[in-house]
Amino acid sequence: MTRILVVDDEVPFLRALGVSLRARGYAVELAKDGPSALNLAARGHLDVVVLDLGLPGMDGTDVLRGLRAWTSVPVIVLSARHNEQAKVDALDAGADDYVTKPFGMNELLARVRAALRRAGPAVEQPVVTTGHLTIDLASKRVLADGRTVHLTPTEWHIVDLLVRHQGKLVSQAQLLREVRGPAFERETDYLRVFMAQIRRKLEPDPPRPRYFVTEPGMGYRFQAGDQE
Amino acid sequence: MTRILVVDDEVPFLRALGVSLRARGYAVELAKDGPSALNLAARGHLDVVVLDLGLPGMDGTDVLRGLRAWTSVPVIVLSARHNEQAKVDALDAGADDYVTKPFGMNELLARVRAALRRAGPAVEQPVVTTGHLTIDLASKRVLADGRTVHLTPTEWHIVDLLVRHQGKLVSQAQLLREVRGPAFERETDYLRVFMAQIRRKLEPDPPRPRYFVTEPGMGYRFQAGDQE
DNA sequence: GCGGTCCTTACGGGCCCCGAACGGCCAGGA
DNA sequence: TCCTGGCCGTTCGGGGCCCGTAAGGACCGC
Repeated sequence: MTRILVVDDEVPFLRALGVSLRARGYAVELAKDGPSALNLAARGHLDVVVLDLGLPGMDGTDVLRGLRAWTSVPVIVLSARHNEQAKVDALDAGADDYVTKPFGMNELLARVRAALRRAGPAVEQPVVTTGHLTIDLASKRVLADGRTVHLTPTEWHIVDLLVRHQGKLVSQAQLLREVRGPAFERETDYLRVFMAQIRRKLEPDPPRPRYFVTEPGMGYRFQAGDQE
Repeated sequence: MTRILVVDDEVPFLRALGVSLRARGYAVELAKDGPSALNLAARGHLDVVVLDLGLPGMDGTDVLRGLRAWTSVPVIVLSARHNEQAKVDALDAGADDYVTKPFGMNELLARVRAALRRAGPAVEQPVVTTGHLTIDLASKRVLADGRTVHLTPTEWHIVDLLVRHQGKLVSQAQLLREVRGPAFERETDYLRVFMAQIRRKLEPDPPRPRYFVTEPGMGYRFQAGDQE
């Protein structure tokens, strides 16, 4: 499910956006100030953020910077200011798009679709197969020795990340950041439990992992090839 | 060099854009109709396309579709039409951004920067190969004589540093500072142990190092291939 | 209230870091 | 020639960190 975070201090407007987006089948989180927006973002994976710049208290650009410190999630900035310099500042601070109020709901939805489209097929490698495993990233299905295996959302999230970076080493910090949020980078206990669970489900010989290997002190790696 | 294609039928406007972009250090191609735009795009790699929708003859959205048939290069659409449906159509046809005329040059430049930033900074050469060694900095993986070699975090840290500065001398102080912290710059005993370990794992003839050479009293150096 | 999922905690074991000690090489001096 | 001191390479062992695993509690859906 595609998750979208909407940040705006005008509650009616916020609710209207939430309704429109949910009607399109997105999972929507709402926040009406900066700190709670960052909190929600830290809580788990997001696919798009829609961010109003005119927030009371914490400025919208500060929220943007707070996000950019650890994630590259697409951010669409909303603002009543038509001032060119404001646009330049927001875009250079890491915004992906800048829409001036008032705007049409259809335009915003189209820009959300554009942001999702860009992020999605960036790494287009829907199916990965090894001797024992078949992992279909698009349809979120995994076969081990021909039998379909059920993965919980968190397990899938980790597998997805590792498989997308196949061959490369992914640090525990990065995995934790993506799966649980930046506040949990150090909680490596958490990861070990899930890696064990994943291996129990997917590895032919869980105590001696062949595909989901760990590099002590550094991170984890998914290797598809059969090379030693 | 970053290459940008600008497509517009109003020649003065086209020239003005070209000048501004070139002044920023981009390599700019100009086209004033659809067919020549597609031709130029097919001719070689582009990093961004700036596309006016109001072209005579071939419509701008057709150019967009022509591009999207084979490339995912970022496209920023320009248009005099404020009509919302036009924006939605262009974005859904694959545009990455939609800017209505008139617009400020600085805004366009900021949107170009945003598009380039999204596409990802051109990843530099992360793989170094010599006669016996293959060192993949991105994957954190090392092959010696075709076999993958396991490096501990500290060993990898040192190898990474030396390979990134390949050919250049890296002082013991710098290595120690990076690996253990600034308080340990003098503890050269420490380094010798790790260099020995690294050579034992990676050098074809550890007592006579070929790649990880020491410069007595100064530091260490990684030299790829072509020794002597 | 029940199954599934998430998260925490505890424990045993293996490996990594790191200090220390020793030997080799070289240059300089008595 | 022998000694000495500086710098380097190598080996070894202990302490501590990191990892895998199991068990159980918390939370949320149906």
